[in-house]
Amino acid sequence: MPSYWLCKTEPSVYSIADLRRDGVTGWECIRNYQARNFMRDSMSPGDRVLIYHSNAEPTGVAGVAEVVGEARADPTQFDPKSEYHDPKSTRTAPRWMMRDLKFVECFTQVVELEELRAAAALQSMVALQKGNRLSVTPVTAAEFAAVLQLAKSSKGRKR
DNA sequence: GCCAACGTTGGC
DNA sequence: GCCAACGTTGGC
Repeated sequence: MPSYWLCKTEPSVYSIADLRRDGVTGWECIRNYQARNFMRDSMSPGDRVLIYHSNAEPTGVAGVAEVVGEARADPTQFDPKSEYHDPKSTRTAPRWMMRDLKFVECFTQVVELEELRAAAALQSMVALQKGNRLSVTPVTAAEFAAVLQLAKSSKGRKR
């Protein structure tokens, strides 16, 4: 049974279009222990991931990716020039782990935050809870299906 | 740019 | 272990 996730990204930094271009990318620069634990311990190859554009116009779910391979060390933690360099991390015991994500689908139109909040099926979705700032959150199978439905339905489109 | 709602750090 | 100060996230 695959699990489902939502990963946030700022599209001005890395968007669903960038993922489509790259095919597969290391989901780098996560520096929150809870998000790291989800990626390191709870994700499995084949899990589906909603790609969420934050700090964007529009903000919302822009497409779908898939987890490929096992967790591996985030290379940016070892790069002294990176703003994500972590001098306390070592290669033998890396602190920050990430997954590789593979492009699956780019929605024809972003399912906007307002639509997500209005959907009855998404009232309990972790990423939408008040005050939640985690960039990696679990999604139920039903919530995942509901977002895909919004992406495909006419209700999910403008005009 | 503002600011609410977090998470992290460090003194004690 | 407490908690004030500070930093970050992310919608608006």
